[in-house]
Amino acid sequence: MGRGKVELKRIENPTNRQVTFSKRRNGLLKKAFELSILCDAEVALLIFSSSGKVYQFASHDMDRTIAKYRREVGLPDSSNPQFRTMEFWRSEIEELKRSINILEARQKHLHGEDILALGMRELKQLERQLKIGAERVRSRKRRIVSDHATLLKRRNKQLQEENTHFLKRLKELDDGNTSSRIMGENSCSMLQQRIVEDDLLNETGLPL
Amino acid sequence: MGRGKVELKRIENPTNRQVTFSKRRNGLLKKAFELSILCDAEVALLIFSSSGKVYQFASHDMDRTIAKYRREVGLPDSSNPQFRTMEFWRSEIEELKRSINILEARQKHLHGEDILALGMRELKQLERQLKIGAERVRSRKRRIVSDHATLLKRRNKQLQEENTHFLKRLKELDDGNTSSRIMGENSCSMLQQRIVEDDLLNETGLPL
DNA sequence: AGCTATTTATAACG
DNA sequence: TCGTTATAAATAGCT
Repeated sequence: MGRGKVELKRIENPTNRQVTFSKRRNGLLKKAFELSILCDAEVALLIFSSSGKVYQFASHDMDRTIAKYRREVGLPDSSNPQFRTMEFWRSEIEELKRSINILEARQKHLHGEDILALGMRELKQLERQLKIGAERVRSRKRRIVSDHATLLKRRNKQLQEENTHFLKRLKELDDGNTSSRIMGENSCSMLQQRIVEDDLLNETGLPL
Repeated sequence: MGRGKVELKRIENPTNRQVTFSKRRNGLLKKAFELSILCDAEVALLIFSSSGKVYQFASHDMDRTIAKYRREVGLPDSSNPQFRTMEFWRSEIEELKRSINILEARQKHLHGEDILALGMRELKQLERQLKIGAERVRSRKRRIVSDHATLLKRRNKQLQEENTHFLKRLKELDDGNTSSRIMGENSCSMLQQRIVEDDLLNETGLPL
């Protein structure tokens, strides 16, 4: 219908295609509307332009009609993505729950709970595991204490050096009777360093 | 288009309505198809007759187009059941995964792994937990060994009694010179009992 | 279902 | 995008 007959193939001229799309889209929407009114039918129409813009008509309600469609033809089709996704998630959740059950059971065993059903071999294995864990934790604790002690020693040494330094300065001061410029650059940076190390000591944790 | 102009309202004559539905439905489907070809558009069309029969056209794939529609305009509608179910499952899976991560981390700690980031207080707590677990496992092992020993003792006693019994019998046999009916009902049931207890001992587990 | 008079949609153009 | 118009297509009423 129009000045010339058109071949049923994609219109190559983009402008032409856009115009035709606009006209025919409106025509289609109008006819869908008319059908729903004249024949008391439930019609849903979705149109996406090639540029992605969406146009729609729904005589009743889009979601309602789509749901109706799913009930009618979608449900028996187990290959439809919705259904597959549902199945996938269901199995995913089952698997995760199984993992959790296993982990929780193992956790209880490590706490020495629910072990009545375990055989002697499993109990021995469990005890070995617990000993290894405890030993590693003890080792880490020792390491922390040791590091802490090293730090304390280093600070002691530093303080001692500072003391010596200050004592020397005081002596010089006393000897030369100079009242200004008590501390030089050097002793200032030493104080700075001490504050940083105090913070580190607190970070390590007090309760030994 | 036709011999007369039609008013835009439901056709009351059922036969007429059915005929018009059939004609216009085909026209609509054809025009939807043509639009998709001519203008390179993605079109989905659902038509339900008033009697419930479904007719459809989808230029690409009905589910794909519906999914596209949902992404485009359906997402803000969080009231649709599909979306709510999806959201529910997504959060369910997230929560399960979080649980697993926590359990796995705790498991590693109990194995003495990945404990570098723990503070002294947590390490002490962990060690205490490991000691409790180990003590419970040891206790259970002791109990099994103890039960096993009790069983062994009981069987020893029983065997001893049997021995005494047999010895007595043999003595009687020797004294009376009777060659038939060596064993009575009583000693038979004793043998039966012994076999049952042997099975129990094997069940308890050998490796001590 | 087929026919056909008529209405409607729309291709081409301004 | 909009209006016009010649013409193709759709279809109402009928058989």
